[in-house]
Amino acid sequence: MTDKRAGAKAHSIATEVRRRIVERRWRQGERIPDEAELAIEFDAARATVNKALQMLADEGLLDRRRRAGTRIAIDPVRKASFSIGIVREQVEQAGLVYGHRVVAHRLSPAPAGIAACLGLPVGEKLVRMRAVHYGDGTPFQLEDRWINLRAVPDLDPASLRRLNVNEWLVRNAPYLHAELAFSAENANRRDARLLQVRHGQALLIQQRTTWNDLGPITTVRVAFRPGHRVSTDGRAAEAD
Amino acid sequence: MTDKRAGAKAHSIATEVRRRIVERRWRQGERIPDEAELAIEFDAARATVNKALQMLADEGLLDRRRRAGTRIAIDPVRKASFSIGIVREQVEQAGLVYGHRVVAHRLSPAPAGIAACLGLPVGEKLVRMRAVHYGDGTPFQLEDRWINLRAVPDLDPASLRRLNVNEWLVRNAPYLHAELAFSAENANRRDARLLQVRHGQALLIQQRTTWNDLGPITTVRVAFRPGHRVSTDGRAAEAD
DNA sequence: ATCGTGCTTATGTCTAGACATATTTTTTCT
DNA sequence: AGAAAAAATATGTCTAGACATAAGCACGAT
Repeated sequence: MTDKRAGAKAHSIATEVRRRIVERRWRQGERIPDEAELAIEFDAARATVNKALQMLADEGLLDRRRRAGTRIAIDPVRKASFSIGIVREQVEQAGLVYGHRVVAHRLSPAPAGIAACLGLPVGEKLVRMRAVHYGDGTPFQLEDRWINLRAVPDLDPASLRRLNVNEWLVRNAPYLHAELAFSAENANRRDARLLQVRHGQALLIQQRTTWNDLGPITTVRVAFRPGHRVSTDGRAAEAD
Repeated sequence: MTDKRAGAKAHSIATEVRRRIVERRWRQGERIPDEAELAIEFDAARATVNKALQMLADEGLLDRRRRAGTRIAIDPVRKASFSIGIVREQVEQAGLVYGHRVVAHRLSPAPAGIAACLGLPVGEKLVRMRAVHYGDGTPFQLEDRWINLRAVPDLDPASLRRLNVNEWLVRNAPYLHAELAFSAENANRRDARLLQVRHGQALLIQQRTTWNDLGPITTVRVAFRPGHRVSTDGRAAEAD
C-alpha cells in the first residue's frame, strides 16, 4: 500500500481499492474481499474500511448489499457535482467586475408552467422578477425568477428594486431541497435584447427550484451568455 | 427531536440541524454548539454527531474548521449532482426502444482542441468515432468521441464498427478522474442532419473527458436532442 | 421438487475512548 | 509593545467492540 503521508487512512484505502478496480485486478461484477479481510490486509479497523468502501459506493464504483457482500458495479453510474452559489462570486472569480440590474419586478399570478414547477395552484400571486448580471459591463447571465412570498416572509417586496435577490435568497432563505436542470434554448427576442446577442443564438439554460419547510421558495430560469460552460467542481471525490 | 423510526441516528441529527438552520433558529455566520455538546443534547456519541455535521458540511451548509468550531455558511454553496451512466439505460428508462448507429470511425491525428482537452501532443493518433443513439427510432443524442488507445489497450479497433463504445468503455474502462461541462451550441450542418433537426437549433452539449492511471481515456462531445433536460438525481442528500 | 424455518454472514450503524492537528488564546520573554 | 513560546480547545480521524438487519443458505417437512 502506497501509504502517502498526506491522506487519511480511509482515503488511502479508497485510493488503493479504486486503483485495483481501474487496473482491472478486480473486475466488474466480481465480489471483493469483505470488510473484515480488508481490515486485516490494510491493518485498519473495520469502521475505517467501511468508510472507504462507502465513499466508493457513493461514487458509484461499488455495489454493496448486506450479507451479499461488496461487488464492483457492472455499469458504474458515476456522479458529477456542480456548485450553485452566488452569481457575483462566479463573475468575480472569472476576474470580471460585477454589475447587476433589475429589469422588472411585480406581483403577478402564476401561469401554468410556473405553478407546476412550484406545485402551487395556477393564479397564485407570486413575485416575478427579471435581472441581468454583468461581468465587466457585458451581460453575463439573465435570471427570470418567481418567488413565493409565503416561504420567505422576511423578504420585503418594496426593497426588491434595489436588492440582489439571488444573493439575498442564498443568504437569508436556505433551502431544504433543490431541483436543477440544464437545457438549451434559442434566444427569444427578449433574451437577445437583454443578453445583447442575436436572436436565435443557442443559450444554456439552467432551471432551478428550491423548497424549504414552508413550501416552494423560488424557481428561476437562468440563461447564460453564449459560450459559457458550466463545469464540475474539479474538487476531490477522486483523488491523487 | 422528532426521532423518526426510519432514519439512522446520524441522519436524523443532520435533519434536525438542517431544520434549525432553515428555520433560522441558527443564523448564517453563527457558531453552533460543538460536537461534544450536541452529542449530549442528542444523546449520541461524538462520532455520530461528527458524521452528521460532515454530511451538512459536504452539502455546503456548514463551515467547519479545527479549533475554530462549526458555523453556518455565510453564503452556502450548495452542490447538485448528476449521474453519468450508459445511454441505453437512459433511453430505456424514458420508456423508449433503444437504437444505436455508428456513423464514422477512423484513426486520425488529434487536432489542437482535442489534444488540449486530453493533454496529449497535437497530431497524436487517436480513434475518432461518431455515433447516434436513438429512442423509438428518433435521434436521442449524438456523440463525437476521441479515444486514446494507449489508455485502453483492451479495446480492439477492429470491433469498433459493431461495438457500442459508450457501453464498452463504461464497463471495461473505469476511470479515476472525470471532467464534465455543459454548454449550448447552435446545431451545425452535420449535427442538424444526424439529429434530424433544423440548422441553428439550440443544442445542449455535454463535453466529458476521463482519465485512468495510463493517461487520458476519451473525450466526448454529446449533443442532446432539442428539448432534452439533464436534471439532478432527485436522490437523497437532502431528506424529508 | 417446493415451500418455509431458522441459522449464518456481510454490511449498517453506533459507542466510548484515544490520539493527531490546526488554530486561537494566553503567557512569557525580550 | 511586540514577538515568541506554551497552553487550550474543537474538529479530524482511528480503533475495538457491540448490536441491528437484510439476505443468502441449508435443512427439513410436506
